[in-house]
Amino acid sequence: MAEQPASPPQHFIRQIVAADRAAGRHGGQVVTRFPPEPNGYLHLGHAKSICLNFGIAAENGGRCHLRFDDTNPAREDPEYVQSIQDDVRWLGFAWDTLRHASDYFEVFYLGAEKLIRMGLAYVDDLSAEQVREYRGTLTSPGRESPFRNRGIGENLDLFRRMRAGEFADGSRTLRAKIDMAAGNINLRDPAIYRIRKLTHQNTGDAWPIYPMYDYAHCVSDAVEGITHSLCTLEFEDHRPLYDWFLQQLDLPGDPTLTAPLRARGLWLPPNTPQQIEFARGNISYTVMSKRKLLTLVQERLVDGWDDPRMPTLSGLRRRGYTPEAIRTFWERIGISKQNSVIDLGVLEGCVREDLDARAPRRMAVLDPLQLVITNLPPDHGETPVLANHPKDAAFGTRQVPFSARLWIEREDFMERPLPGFHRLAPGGEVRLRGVGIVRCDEVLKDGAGSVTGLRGTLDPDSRPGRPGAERKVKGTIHWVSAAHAVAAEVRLYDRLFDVPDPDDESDGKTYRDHLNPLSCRVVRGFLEPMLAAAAAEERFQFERLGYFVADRHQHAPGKPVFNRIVTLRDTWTHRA
RNA sequence: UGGGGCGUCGCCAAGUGGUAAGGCACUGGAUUUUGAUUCCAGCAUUCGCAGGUUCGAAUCCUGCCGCCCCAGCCA
Repeated sequence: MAEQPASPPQHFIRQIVAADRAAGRHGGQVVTRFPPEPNGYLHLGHAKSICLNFGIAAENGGRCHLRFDDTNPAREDPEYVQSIQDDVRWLGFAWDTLRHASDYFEVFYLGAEKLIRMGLAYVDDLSAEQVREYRGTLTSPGRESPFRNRGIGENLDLFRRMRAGEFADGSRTLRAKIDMAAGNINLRDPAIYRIRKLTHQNTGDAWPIYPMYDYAHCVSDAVEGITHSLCTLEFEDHRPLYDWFLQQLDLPGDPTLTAPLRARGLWLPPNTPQQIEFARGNISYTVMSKRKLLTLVQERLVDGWDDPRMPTLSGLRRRGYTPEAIRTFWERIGISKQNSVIDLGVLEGCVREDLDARAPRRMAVLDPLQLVITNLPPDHGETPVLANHPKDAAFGTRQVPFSARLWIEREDFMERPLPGFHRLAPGGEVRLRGVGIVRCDEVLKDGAGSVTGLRGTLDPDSRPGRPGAERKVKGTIHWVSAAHAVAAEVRLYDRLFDVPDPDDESDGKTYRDHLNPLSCRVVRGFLEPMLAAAAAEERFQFERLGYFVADRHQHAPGKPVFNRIVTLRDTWTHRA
């Protein structure tokens, strides 16, 4: 049978790139970039862009650069540039070239002087408030600045003095001279440079002026030879500006502009890239804005950027998500220009799918109820052999100590079973995984009537190897031998917010009002002994409970700490 | 009263004039010593609405409606 090769869906960006290659545009090359500003940790939304940019490059035999967009030293921090590199690598991508926009400060400066000489940029003395007034509104045109028609010589002199640090912060800007009446507000003489006497993480105090995004970004793309500059929808309005700067500057045709890069060994063949916008991917029950994530961290609403409930990549990593699951997730979602909110369940489905195939099975009891098997001697001991994976023999087997006194999950017993309940009930039978069929004979209670333990008998004929082992019972439950159990801290994580759209403030409430109080429940559980030796970040399926990971930071052999990654799919509790 | 986008199943998303892909979710049923997994089947006479063009329209035209983004010396 001719299986269709699983070719990735042809979303519109892949189509554009394929068409460009077919037409020989950009010399048939594909060069992309992931350009984060180092002002926060990477999150799932960034992962979409990372997968897209690195993916498109890889699929087309091209390259993808990592570029830090560090043009605003007021907000940026080296802590973030380190974490971003760690996260991109962890996600599974390797950049071709690592750059900073600050590597191009000389180029930006030369380009700005060129615009001035072309009569396309001017130094404006208007204050920020005045600029705002002159800009007009969405529906009414702006007015030209009184400084708009200064001579080229005066502009050049003033700009050089800005660069020399002669003027106070905010006292002047360099602006592009485009059209104060443009319907697109980005074209109403946008700022190119502002004065900010701040120490920059890379360039120190060398520059008292810093370029604006619209100018720096397109030039950075051009000097790196980027062919397809992929960004999110809100930059659609900026594309005319992107194109305008590049057309005026003509970086491929003007070697003087990139001369500083030759001198520093950073030169690459310049190109005139094409900006293409796609929609961000929002996910239900979470927030993705850097501002809100920062607030959660700063106000200690979560336990740092890598809190396992955070949608940051470091948070997901600590939660136990695999890079593969995250990549599968975004591939499954696709790329379009439609604003959307993706069901959190899709993400969860991706980790389950990945972990089902790769996580060894173990047993752990998180809400213990004691079961004593009365037809076994109190000192009975044996070590049944259990498969580490039900479908993959390559995972091998392990020995799990078993005795007459067990912990089982409290939830696996119902004194008055609901119709359809398949587990243990007074007088009922259930299979103990790998051991045999046990019948509940007696329910022990305390003075208040709460169940404190169970007593039962194990059907000797149902033990492994006996003919009766094949006997069918409705349910199979997991267990841990009380005498051998290892106590552990287990964190049961759930969604951070209890409403699908925490960003929605139409009811007067904000995301802070919707924090889920049950997003992290810490319990003491009992593990089968092997688990005590787990390595940090090792993942397991605790049978019938879900997937768990040994905490990256706090787990230690002898002091096990596990995080619940995600529960198993459950078709029973929903209908019960 | 401006400019730029977007409206296809509960959630994503293909489709670009020839008679609605796929995934997730969901619902049946089979297998199962995880109520998991796996398997098999079902799941849009209809593409925001209304007209029009055409033998034929989700795709073209016209007009409405709805949602998102833009008035930082942020990115």
